[in-house]
Amino acid sequence: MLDINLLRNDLDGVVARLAARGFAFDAATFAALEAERKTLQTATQDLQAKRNSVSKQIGIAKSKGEDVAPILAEVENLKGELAANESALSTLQDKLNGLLLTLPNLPHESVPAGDDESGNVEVRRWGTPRSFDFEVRDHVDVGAPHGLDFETGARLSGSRFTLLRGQIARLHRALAQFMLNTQTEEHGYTEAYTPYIVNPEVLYGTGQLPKFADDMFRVERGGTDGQTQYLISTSEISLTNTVRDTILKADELPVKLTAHSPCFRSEAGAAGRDTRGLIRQHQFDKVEMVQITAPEQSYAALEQMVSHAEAILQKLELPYRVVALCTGDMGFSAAKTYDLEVWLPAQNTYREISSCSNCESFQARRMQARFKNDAGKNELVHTLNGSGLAVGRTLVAVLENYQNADGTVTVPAVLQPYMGGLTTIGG
RNA sequence: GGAGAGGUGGCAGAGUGGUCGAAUGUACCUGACUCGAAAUCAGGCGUAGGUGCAAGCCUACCGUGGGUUCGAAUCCCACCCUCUCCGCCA
Repeated sequence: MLDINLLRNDLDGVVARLAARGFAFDAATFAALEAERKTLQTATQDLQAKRNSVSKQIGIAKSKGEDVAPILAEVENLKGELAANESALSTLQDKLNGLLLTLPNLPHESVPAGDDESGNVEVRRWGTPRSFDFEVRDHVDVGAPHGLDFETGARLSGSRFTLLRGQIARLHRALAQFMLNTQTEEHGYTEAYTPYIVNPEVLYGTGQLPKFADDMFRVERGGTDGQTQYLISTSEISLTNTVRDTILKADELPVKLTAHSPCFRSEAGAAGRDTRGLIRQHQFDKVEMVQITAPEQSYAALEQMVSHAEAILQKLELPYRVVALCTGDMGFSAAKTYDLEVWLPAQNTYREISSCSNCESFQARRMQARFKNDAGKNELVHTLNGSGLAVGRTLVAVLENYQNADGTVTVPAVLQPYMGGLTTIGG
């Protein structure tokens, strides 16, 4: 959520920066609502002040044993007017707040301008794509003989659900364990295990709600008619919200958390895209990194976090490139985002495998996550999140990049200890 | 699931429906005393919002949401959470 004071003081500037990311903000409507709010709030508070002082007089008069009937008659008139004002104000503030909740974050000044992914800027490349002396198969064909089973997944749960068994299932588990160990042991993240089902307000905190309800899976508890809850679409949600409604001490920052979790996405708007294979699933695993930092530290932390994600690909010896997303291609909550794209030989291209974002105070304001700064003031923290990495897509990259002519798959050296020493799948 | 207890400021802990945003203690900050510290004394010390150039003034907040009332931390209803015991379970 944007700082409403920024909207009040520099509405044109906000409109321009939102336009840079392709968001058309109806500034006139906002300005009108805000003007209305101002007069209504002032009037309401005046009435409240009047009621409070009269009520106080009643108390004093009663304690002196005086007749309070005349004062009661006076306050009686206030009652209806005040109630009408209060409810109108509350409606208006809900409206204003609802509007504010739909505004995306402002892009950082260092973000390249652009309308869509064609405006993204490659920052660096690592590794050289392997040259194959046989016809490259995609991960679906490579994985099928070893336990990558799309038919059974679909039979149980529909399309975009997959069953893994045997050595593929183990490789999948090995990848997650390897990533989690690297992030905790080498990069200083604290391991976390989080709820996968969360309350709606948590999703408001990180920005999935109210705008992206269609991307989520909703769940209802059997035997109750309680509130709807949601399956997390990333553990960024549960990890970042660990600091909601809290005031951290300055020396507690940065908070660095990581978790391995499943991610559930309805992929409502993705009909027909990436239908083959593991690339786009309703359920996939991810090792997520989250940092909660002081504002001055967040951009340095973003660079570090990208390097933490890169370390996984480097250890796996998978070629990749780092891309700075342009203003038009960034997610709702992000002020700046780097994507990591891994080389997929069957597609002959780089595909997204990690996304690292600095959300600045955007999520913190929604969550009311603050810290006591050096001046002793409560200040909003900055929040960052990044994949380190998406496990399913990493599995795709390993299967494709490490495939052999005879249909076997070489196990990357760093994963062999996690595979009981196995060096070749299907060997 | 059953029975009971409870949720008030950083923490502890008061609070007959009426100058209660909230006693008191403790922690913390500032000053005095001291060579310095401790102890002691004095003062300060919540969050959010509105308004104003500012000093300030005003509003809201005692788990959450409703309700009663001129007035609610206090009364009523619903919900959430915590603790104890029992049951059931992984």
